[in-house]
Amino acid sequence: MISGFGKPRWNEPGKEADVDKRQLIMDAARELFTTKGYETTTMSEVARKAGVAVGTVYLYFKNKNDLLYGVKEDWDNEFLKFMARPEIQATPHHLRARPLVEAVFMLCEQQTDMVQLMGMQPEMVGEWHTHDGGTVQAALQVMFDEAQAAGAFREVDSKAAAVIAYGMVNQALIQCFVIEEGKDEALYIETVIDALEQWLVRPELLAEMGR
Amino acid sequence: MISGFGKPRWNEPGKEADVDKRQLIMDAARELFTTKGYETTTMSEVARKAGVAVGTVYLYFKNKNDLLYGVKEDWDNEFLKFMARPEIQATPHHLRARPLVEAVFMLCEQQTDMVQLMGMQPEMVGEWHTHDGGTVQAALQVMFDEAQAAGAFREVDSKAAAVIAYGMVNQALIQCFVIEEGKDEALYIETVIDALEQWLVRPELLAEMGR
Amino acid sequence: MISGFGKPRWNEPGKEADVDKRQLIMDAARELFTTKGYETTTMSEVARKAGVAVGTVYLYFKNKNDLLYGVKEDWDNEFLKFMARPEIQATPHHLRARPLVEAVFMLCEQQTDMVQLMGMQPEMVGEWHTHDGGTVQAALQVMFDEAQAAGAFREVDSKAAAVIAYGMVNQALIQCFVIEEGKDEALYIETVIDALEQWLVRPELLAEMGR
Amino acid sequence: MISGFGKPRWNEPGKEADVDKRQLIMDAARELFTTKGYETTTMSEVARKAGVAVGTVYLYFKNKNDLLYGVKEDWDNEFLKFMARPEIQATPHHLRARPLVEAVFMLCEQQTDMVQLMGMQPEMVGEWHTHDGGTVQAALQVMFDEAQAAGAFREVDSKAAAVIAYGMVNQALIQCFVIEEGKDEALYIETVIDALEQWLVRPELLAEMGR
DNA sequence: GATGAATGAGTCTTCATTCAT
DNA sequence: CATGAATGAAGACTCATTCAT
Repeated sequence: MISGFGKPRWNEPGKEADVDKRQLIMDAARELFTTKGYETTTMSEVARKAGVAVGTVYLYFKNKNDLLYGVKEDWDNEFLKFMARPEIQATPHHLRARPLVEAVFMLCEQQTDMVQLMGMQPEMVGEWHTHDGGTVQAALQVMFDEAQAAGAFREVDSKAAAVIAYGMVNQALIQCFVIEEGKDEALYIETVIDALEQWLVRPELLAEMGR
Repeated sequence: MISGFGKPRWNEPGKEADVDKRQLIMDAARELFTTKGYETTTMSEVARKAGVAVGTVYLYFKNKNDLLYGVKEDWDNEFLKFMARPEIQATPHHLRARPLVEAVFMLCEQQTDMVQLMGMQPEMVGEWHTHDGGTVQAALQVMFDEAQAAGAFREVDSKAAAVIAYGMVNQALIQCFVIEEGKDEALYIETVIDALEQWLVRPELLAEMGR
Repeated sequence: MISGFGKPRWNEPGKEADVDKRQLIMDAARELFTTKGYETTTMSEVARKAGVAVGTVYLYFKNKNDLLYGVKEDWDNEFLKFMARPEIQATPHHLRARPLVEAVFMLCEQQTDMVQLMGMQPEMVGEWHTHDGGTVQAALQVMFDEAQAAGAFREVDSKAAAVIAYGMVNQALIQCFVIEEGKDEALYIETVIDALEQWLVRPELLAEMGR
Repeated sequence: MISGFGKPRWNEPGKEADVDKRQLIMDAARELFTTKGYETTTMSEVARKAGVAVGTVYLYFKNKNDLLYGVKEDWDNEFLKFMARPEIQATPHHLRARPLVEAVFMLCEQQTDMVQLMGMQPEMVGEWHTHDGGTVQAALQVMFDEAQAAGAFREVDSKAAAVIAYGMVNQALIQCFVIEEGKDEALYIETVIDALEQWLVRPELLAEMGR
C-alpha cells in the first residue's frame, strides 16, 4: 500500500554514519540489473550484494518493479544534475554538445553497467512513462527549445529531436561499453558530437566553430 | 539435436495453403516478444498464438533462445532485403536517406511489433553477435563506406556512424510506434531524415538539394 | 488392444533375409535400457538405434513397458536355454554350480549390458511378476528340488535358496561388470562357486570333491 | 548454491517438537522412492507427503538427485550404526551372522520401504560410488577380514565375499518384503543365516555350533 | 506395414513475496 | 527495523503416444 518510500532521501545531519540502506540496495540492484538484466536478476542476489536480508529490500521497495523504478530514477537524476551544472548552463548552446556527451561517456565509463539503463525500454516502458515520463528526453527537449529560441539551433521539432538524440547517444554507449568494452571510446564521442552539431547547430555558427 | 525441418518434401505447386509451420511460430513469437518482451513471453503463449502445441515449437526451435534468434534473424533479413532493392541501389547515395527511412517506418507500420526487435539489446547481445554479427549495422557501414568513396558523404568513421544512425532510427521507431502508437509518424520520419542528411551528406550536395 | 505380438517369432524358412524387425528393436532397447536405464531411455532413441521409425516400435510393442517386458523375457529365455542344455543336464547336481556360474558370467561378458536386466527390480517388479513370474528363480528352484531329491544338496528351503542364490550371482555380476568393468571376473566366479557349493552341497560330496 | 541449513540455531532443550525439516523430507522421499521408484516419484509428491511446499524441498536439497543421495546415505548410516553396536562387536565372529541378519530384517520390517535402497543400483551407481564408496560393502569387507584373521572364517576373498553376501541379503529382503510382503520372514532369515554360515564359517567351528 | 510430425500432460526447478520471530 | 525460512504459482522443456499419409 504505502509505496515503499518510507525512508527519507535526505539524511539528517549527524546521522550520516548510517549509510543510507536504501541507496545501498539501489546500488547493488543497479549493478546487477545492468550486468545481467532485470529479469535475470533475483531479489536474493540484490539483497546478498547489498549485504542485507531479502526482507529488508521489501522494507524499502514495494516490489521488484519498484526497485527498478528507483534505480532508473537514480540514474536519470544523476544525468539531470549534470545538465543543470553551472558550467554547462554558462556555455553557449551551440557549444554544449561536447561537454554533455563527454559527461555521459565519463559517467558510463565509471559505471559501465549504467549504460543499459538509459536504453531500458521494452516491457516496462508502458509503466515507466506514467512514472517518470522519460525525464532525460524531456530535459533534452527543454534544452533544444531554449537553443532554438536563442537562435543557436536549426529549426527542428524539439521533441522528435530529443528522442533521436537520445537514441544516438544510447546506441553509441551500448556499442562502446557493452559490446566493445570501452575500446574506441574517443571515436564514439567524436562521432556523436559531430553528428549532433552538424545536425542541430545553425550553419553560420558551425562555420564560426571551424566545422 | 532435432535436425530435420519437417517441411514437407513434396510441396507440389498449388499447395501453398500449407503455411510453413516454422514461419507460423516465428510470427507468433515476434508479435509476443515485441509486445510483452522476451522474458515475459512464455513458450505456451507462443504455441497458443501460433495455433500449435508446445511440443511443436520445440520441434522447430531448440529452445526459447533459439526461437528469439530465429525471429531476430528473420527481421534483419527483411530489412536487409530492402536495402538491396534495385530502386534503392539506383538512387544516388546522398538521396538514399529518405527512401530507406520511409521504408523502415513503413515496414514497422505494417508490423508494429517488429520495432523493438531492432533494438533488442541487453543480456543476449553477447550471444547474438557471435551468431549474426549485427548484420544490419554491418550493411549500413558498407553503405556509408560506398557513399564516402563516391564523395557523397562527409568524412566520418563509418562504423561509429552506422552504430549511431542505427540508434537514431531505432529510438525514433520505438517512440513513434511503441510509445505514441504511430501518432506523429510523419514528423519522426522527417526529423530522422533531416538529422541523417545534415550530419552525413556533404554541404555542397546539401545545398544542391535545397536544404 | 492386441498385445503387440503381431509378428510371429518363428521365421518361415526362405524369409530369413528379412531380419526380424521385432528382434532388431529389442536388441536396441536392451542395450539402451541396460546402459542408461529404463526410465532414462526414450522411445525415439530406441527407434533410432534400431534404425526404424518411432511408429514402427509401436507396431511391435504396445507401449514402452511392453518393450521392457519383451527385452527381459528375451534374456531370461537365453539363460533358461542354457540351464536346459544336455551337457548341463548330464552333469551330476553337486557339480553343476561351476558350469552354470561360468555360463552366466560368459553370457554377461559378451553382452555386458545384460547384467542389470537380471536384477531389474524396483518399480516394475509388481507388474513383472504377473507376467513372467520370476522365471529364472523358478527354474533354479526346480533344480534345487531335484538336487535335494537326488541327495546331492543339503536340506534347505528351495524357494528361499533360489532367491538367495539369484541375489548372490546377480550382485557379483553387477560388481564385476558394471562397477569394475570386468576386472576380477575369475575371482568373482570362483568366489560365487565356492559360496554356492559350501552352502548347498552335502558335506560328504564336498569332501569327495576335494573341497 | 543454497548454503545455510535453516535448522534453527536456538534449539532450546524441550523444544524437540521442532522436527528437523530436512529429516522430514528425507523420510517422505525414502518412502516414495522405495515404493514407487526414484524416477516415478515427483518432487511435488515428496513435498506433499513431507507436509511442506515444493520450494522447501529445494531449500534443503539442491535437486532431486541430491535428495536421493541424502536418502541413500541416511539408510547406509543406519545400517552401519548397527554393525558398530557393542553387543555385535562383543560377539565372536562365527556367531555374528545371526544377530546381523536378524537386525537387518528387523530394520526393514520397521521401514519396509528401505529395502530397495540397499539395492539401488543401475544408472546412478556411477555417481554414487564416487560419493559414498559403497560404504556398507566396505564395512562388511572389514568384518570379513577380521573374522579371517581371527581364524573364524574360511579363506575367501573378502571383497568378493562382501559383494556376494550383500547380494544374498538384499535379494532376500526384496523377495521377502517387497514381493511377498513380509510373509515368510523367518524362513528367509534362517536360510540366509544358514547360507552365510555354511559358506564362510570354518568347518571346525561349524561342528562346534552344532550345524 | 512404415513413417515421423504433432501433441500436451506432466516434470523439475526458480524466485518474488510474505510473515513469524 | 531486520531477518531469512517458507511458500507455491508459474515457466521451460521432455517424451510417450497417436494418426494422417
